[in-house]
Amino acid sequence: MPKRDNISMSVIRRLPRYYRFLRLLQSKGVVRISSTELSSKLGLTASQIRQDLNCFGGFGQQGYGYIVDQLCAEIANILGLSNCYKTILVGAGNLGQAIASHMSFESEGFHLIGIFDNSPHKIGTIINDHPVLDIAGLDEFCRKEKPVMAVLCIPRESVGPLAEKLYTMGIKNFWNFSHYDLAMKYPDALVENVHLNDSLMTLCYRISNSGTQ
Amino acid sequence: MPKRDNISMSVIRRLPRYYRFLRLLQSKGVVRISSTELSSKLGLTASQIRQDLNCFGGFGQQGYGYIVDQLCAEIANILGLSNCYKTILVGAGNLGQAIASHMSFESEGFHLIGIFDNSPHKIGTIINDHPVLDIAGLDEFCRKEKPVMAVLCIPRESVGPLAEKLYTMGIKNFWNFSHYDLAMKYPDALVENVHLNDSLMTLCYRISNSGTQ
DNA sequence: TAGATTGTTAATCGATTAACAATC
DNA sequence: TAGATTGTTAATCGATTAACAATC
Repeated sequence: MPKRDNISMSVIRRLPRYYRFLRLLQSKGVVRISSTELSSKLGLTASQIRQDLNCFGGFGQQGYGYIVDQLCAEIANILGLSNCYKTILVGAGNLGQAIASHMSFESEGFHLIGIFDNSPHKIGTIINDHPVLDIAGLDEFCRKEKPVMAVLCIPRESVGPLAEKLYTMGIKNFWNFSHYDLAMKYPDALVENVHLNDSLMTLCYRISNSGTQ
Repeated sequence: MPKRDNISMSVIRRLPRYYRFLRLLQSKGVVRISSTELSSKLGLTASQIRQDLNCFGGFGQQGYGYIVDQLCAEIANILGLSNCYKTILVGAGNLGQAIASHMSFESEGFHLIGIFDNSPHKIGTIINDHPVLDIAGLDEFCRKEKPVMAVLCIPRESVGPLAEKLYTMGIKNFWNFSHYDLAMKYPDALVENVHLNDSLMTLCYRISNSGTQ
């Protein structure tokens, strides 16, 4: 892997979109594509796409463009999608179930190895072949299985002590659906937040301030 | 409402975070806060916070800071959280159920008035007091209720024709959980995407390129 | 070869940070 | 009044776009 020094988050966040679109082209049997075509389909500039890709290396051919299969593979590689990071999910509520199913199907980069909850109603139920385990057994499970990532689908109030436990068990990577501010608490942890409510509020702002009401 | 010309998305996306934190302070009975305190708690610069807030007006008092209650109310107002935009949700799968529950509880800015699905298994079931309705009755429902926003929790393949229908029924605002590119298809629509898979891939990249693991 | 399109450098634009005068 | 902190202007930094030489 070449270059890849300190790529900006702006670039990184565009990569999955490129990847998705290229997969779509692939499935349609498209063989090559130019940055100009890509840009018009994605609503970006050709310059930006070339700039982005060249953060990681020159994947195109001058005068020809990019080979879809190859570029797709390169981006998958850049994103690290062939990894199988051992992952646990905590919180088997509606959202947890949705995420667990999602990760069971499309396990690109991650492998879900355990789902935990503290509710007797949930423990023992099956979500996509995974039995929901008792959170009481978390320590032992972690010592044995050494997961590297945790998905947090529990309410804000419950995150504090749980995160502390996970962190001391060596889990430093989090996909966080709660509003608990993990990144501030653990500066060396890697936190990807999904704040659904923030997203909704942003939409609310935009609707409120758009001509159409 | 003052100024508010063309506020950048960077600013808008920080507002919900401010709002959340201020609500937290409020619940703790904190009366005033300075931009410096705020900035250290949120991991931003004081300058940025003042700059952001002053896009909408001067809410602080020189030499004193910001009154928590007041600033909170101002941001709620800016975000338009007192609205009750009539909203429908399509797709009562795991994710749809999670979102529906979420929107039923925290209905800031939106009011969920109908949940739709096409599966006989789902139709008639109850999600947080809302019966899941047959998608076949969507047209009539829309004519009668005039929803202004639609949450799309259906797979990519199903979005095309559905979005077309919603759009022609006058719905121009979408909270889109699918990978269908609505914004490109309907340039005048207001689309807020939540791409969970993109978020996960981004995390995968970051883990793969971090010192740990 | 001529045409097309990349990779890359330079120019522009926008967002963040710093500084400080205004003022509570 | 003196101290603190805002609102706002100016400086810096980073990201996007434009341009074009390299080259397939």
